[in-house]
Amino acid sequence: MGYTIKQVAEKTKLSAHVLRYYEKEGLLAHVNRSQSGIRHYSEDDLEWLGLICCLKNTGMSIKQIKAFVDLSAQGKKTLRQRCDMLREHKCAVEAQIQEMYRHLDKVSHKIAYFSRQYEEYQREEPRDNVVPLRKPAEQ
Amino acid sequence: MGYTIKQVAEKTKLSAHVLRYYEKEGLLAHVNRSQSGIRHYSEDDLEWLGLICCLKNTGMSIKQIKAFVDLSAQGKKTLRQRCDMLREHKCAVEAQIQEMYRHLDKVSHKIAYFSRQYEEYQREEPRDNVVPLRKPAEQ
DNA sequence: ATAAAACTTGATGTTAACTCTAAGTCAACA
DNA sequence: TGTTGACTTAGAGTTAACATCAAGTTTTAT
Repeated sequence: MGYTIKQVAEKTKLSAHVLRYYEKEGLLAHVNRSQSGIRHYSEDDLEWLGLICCLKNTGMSIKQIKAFVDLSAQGKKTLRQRCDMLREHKCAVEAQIQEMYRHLDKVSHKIAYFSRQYEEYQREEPRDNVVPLRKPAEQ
Repeated sequence: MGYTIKQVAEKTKLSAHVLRYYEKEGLLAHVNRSQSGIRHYSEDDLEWLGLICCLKNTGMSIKQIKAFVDLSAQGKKTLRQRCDMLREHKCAVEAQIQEMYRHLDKVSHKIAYFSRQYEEYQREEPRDNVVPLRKPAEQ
């Protein structure tokens, strides 16, 4: 029973390479093997991968995820620590999103600026398109 | 006149290393030099660096920024293309933010789950904290 | 005038997170 | 039964974006 690495790759959108890599890095412990050494992932493994992807997708580094995994391996006594870790991570992600908005705002301003430039240019001389090379400072 | 690399580093929050690196990579052309070869950044250069930082901060790769810079060097005839590029980038960033929210949502669920686990654990046996090692699958 | 601080270059080193290769073993089907 | 395709490993290679180093030159301050 269980899923092959290929099936898990499809489900998780990770490549088989990456699945092995994560396992080697200790993000995923004790994946069952057939007597010939072939991996058979359990539902629990899939659940666990779900959490890993979740953390990875929000920008947590492999190293930090490893730290989280190591805490988990120590059992329930680290539940508090793990909660704290996740909450802290959530705050970081929220802050990141807020910063993204600020940067995005700047991009919007730049777009407006370039749009005005473009329209002006079009009104100017719709045919005479070739302009001598200049340093990129017409910002 | 103009700013030294150190002053620009302070203003832009980039290191002097990075400023040279960006110049070498072609993100910033024709920085003026003293007769002895020392860089003197102009206001235009600073403006231009502002745009570069803006793109970088929203996750555009150096390579893509380079493409943008190369277009700029070709003059006004590429204004349209540059506008399109920025708009496309803006969309990408917005999409990225939306995805972040979705992932964040998952993190929140995980936090709720772990919090419940933790409270249960606390009610259970507040003294008996040591639990045998288990595979990290109590998720 | 001289010592310290800042600048220069080219080249090599680092880190994260994969990604690929080689060389072999195993499983499924015609 | 053979051959194709999936799986295994260890280890090397890749990419982006810097960071560091060495060795020299220039500027600034005392």
